Amino acid sequence: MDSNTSRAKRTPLQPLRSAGRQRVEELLAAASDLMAERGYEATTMAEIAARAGAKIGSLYRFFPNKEAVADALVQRHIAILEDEYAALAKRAATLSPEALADILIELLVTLHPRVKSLSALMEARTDKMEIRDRARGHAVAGIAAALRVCAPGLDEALAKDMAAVVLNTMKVLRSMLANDAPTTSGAPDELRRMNRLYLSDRLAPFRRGSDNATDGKTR
Amino acid sequence: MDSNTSRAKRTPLQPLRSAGRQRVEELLAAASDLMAERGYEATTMAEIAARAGAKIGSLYRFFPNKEAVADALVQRHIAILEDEYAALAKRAATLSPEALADILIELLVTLHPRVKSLSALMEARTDKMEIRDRARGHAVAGIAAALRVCAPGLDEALAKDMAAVVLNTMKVLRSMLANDAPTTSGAPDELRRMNRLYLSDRLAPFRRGSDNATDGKTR
DNA sequence: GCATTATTTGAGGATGGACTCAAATACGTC
DNA sequence: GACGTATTTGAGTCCATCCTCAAATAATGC
Repeated sequence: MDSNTSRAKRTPLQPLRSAGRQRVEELLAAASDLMAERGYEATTMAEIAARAGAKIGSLYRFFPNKEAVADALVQRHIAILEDEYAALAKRAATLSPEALADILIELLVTLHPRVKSLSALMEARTDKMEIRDRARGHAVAGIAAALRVCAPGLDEALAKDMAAVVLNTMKVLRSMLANDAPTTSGAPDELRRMNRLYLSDRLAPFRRGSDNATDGKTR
Repeated sequence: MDSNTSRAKRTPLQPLRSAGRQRVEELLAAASDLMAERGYEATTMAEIAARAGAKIGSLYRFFPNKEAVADALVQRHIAILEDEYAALAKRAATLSPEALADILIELLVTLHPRVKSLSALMEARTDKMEIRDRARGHAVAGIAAALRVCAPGLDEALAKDMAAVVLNTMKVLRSMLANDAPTTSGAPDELRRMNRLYLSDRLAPFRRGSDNATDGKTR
């Protein structure tokens, strides 16, 4: 009966049939949407179940408590983000700084919903922050690696600092595209411009054949 | 007895003596701190009273409900932010783009706690978003005005787009300085550098005496 | 000092939301 | 079709938190 670890609150109870696995997917999707919309605290377990088309009992079959739902979401989002950033460096080899800047921007735009949900989850507990920091470290490392592939000879510490800057620039674009701000419709393009300008200026000294560093039109 | 407006939930009951006014200050300060730390939902009315050195009854004497506390805080923060941005344009007349960039950055760093508290409050209700948007509009308008003072002839729409970019850049620095990220200690400086680079590049064509646009050391 | 009014207090009422569990139902396998 | 197990259900418990209110206390004006 108590063959499970006695340290867990209860049995985690993972799904064993396809119906259960699908239910878990629906529940997590509903929880992700709701928590991204309203935040962790404001989202109720009953709401999560309702949006997933289930009853609250089903929710508690697969997740011992509300925190476990948040944990599952965090883990899931982190894993996907790590994959994306790990894949980034491989694409960076043949790119100009300007093209790399644009690709980085595009990447975070597509990752937007997931990151937003993640930051909403962080509201919940401080002890999850270290997980977020770990993910951030992966992102920074991935971007820094891409920068150094693009510009060999770039100092590693500087690459990380620059990666942190670019990462946050991407976050900004994300929030610009999220809020519909009618007064600043040209702002996203300005941001891209700033990003290109910055990477172009900082990577120019380290590029191969740096005779024409000011012109970035490689294709 | 019901001489007050019949549309309000109850009588707002503003303080009439100095003791009451001070209590309101203490209560709002406590609420601001707690909600910035833990978020709106996670902050309880009892906690607010306790941190202010009061009992829950006193809190409810001056605020009919929790939402009213949030409203008061939002209003207060917005007013101060509007003042700061309105004062900005007056300082911008004699500055170089690079110096303006640095001053803008410094400004948002000092405004950090207030903005953080504000965004925590926004978690509460969607209908407060329009207030936030209004504040954002003031900020963008203030920065855009400063840019045009610094660079006459700059198109107004472009100035607003650039202002939005700079505003968000300031937000980024804010979050960089908040989280202690040991791996990227040089990132804030890199961000300042990007900001200077961007403003310098974009404002150069519009500056008076634009013969030495690349050098920004005005003093 | 006395009357009046503002402020404080804290025990409860009401509500909502996290979580339980025993019984019913659907599914998979033989 | 029968059996065992996974899944579903939803009424019910518990408790934290929002909020009330009548009585106590402190401040102010005369």
